[in-house]
Amino acid sequence: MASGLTIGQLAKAGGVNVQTVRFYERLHLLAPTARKPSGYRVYGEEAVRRLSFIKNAQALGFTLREILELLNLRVSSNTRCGDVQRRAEAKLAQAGAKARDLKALARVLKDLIRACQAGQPTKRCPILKGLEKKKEVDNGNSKAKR
Amino acid sequence: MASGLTIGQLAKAGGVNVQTVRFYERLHLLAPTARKPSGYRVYGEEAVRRLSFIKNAQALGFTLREILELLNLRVSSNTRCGDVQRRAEAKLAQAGAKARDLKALARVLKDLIRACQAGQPTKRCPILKGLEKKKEVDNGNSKAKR
DNA sequence: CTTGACTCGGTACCCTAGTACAGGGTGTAG
DNA sequence: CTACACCCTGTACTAGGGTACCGAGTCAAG
Repeated sequence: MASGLTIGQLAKAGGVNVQTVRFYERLHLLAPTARKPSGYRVYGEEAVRRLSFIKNAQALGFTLREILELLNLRVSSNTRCGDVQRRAEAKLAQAGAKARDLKALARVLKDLIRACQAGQPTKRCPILKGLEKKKEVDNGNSKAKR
Repeated sequence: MASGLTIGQLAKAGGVNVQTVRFYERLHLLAPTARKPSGYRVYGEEAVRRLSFIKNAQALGFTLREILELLNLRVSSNTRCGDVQRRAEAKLAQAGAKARDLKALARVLKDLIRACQAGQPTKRCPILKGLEKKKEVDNGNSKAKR
């Protein structure tokens, strides 16, 4: 029996709060399947999955705008899975680049800690060494100029 | 001959715009080495590296506040070693946590991509399906509420 | 000297992802 | 009938990270 969740139940199920659900609705990420005569929103089980999708995709580094695109890809039957795959691969590449940079930073921090123990003063900020190469990552990071 | 860059030259070199440089100055991330009598800011080469560092660290997910902390890490006569060491270790832990998150993220993305045979209609795209799953990623994700 | 590009400081505004609050209506248990 | 939890819309606010615009001063080429 098609459950029919209230916004509060949906929010709880999704681990977000009520205003967030309404906020997502404004962004067209999530809509109620119906309204009660009172105006109360009514959600089906699918909404829970959708909300879950949003949270998961967000955790993977997608912005809400990108998530909307992903969700819409699903609906439009003429797009192929490859499209989604490409997006996922782009995120994967970004993640890889970040991981490499983090490693470099970690190395520098370790050096710094070692230098510290040896009591060697480092006059200039040594942290700069780790990450100062310009660009290179070409972080196609979704902020590409609006 | 200590170059001496104007704010505009620095901004261009760093790929940001002039207001951003001033904005960073307000946050104590970046200061001119001097001022001309006219009040014009003058920057040295180090500023370029610093700016570059900021951009890179930002791409790694550090906030400007955290970046300021990173930049202030240095061993000098008046900062006691233990202090620096503690902060460096904290940042190192932070970097490690980020790296772990990224790895988990990359794993999920890889799995999804592997499962995805491009060419399927998006209705059955395993990536999209995968994102619907409840939790599971359990991203202990470094956004833990500040 | 004039013109155009650049700079100054200050204030105001934008986007993202939410969160809070106000003033009201609804639903249900006692 | 009265509480009380829940829901409604709408607006305002937050934090983080910038951008934009303003009137006014500066600098270099022609």
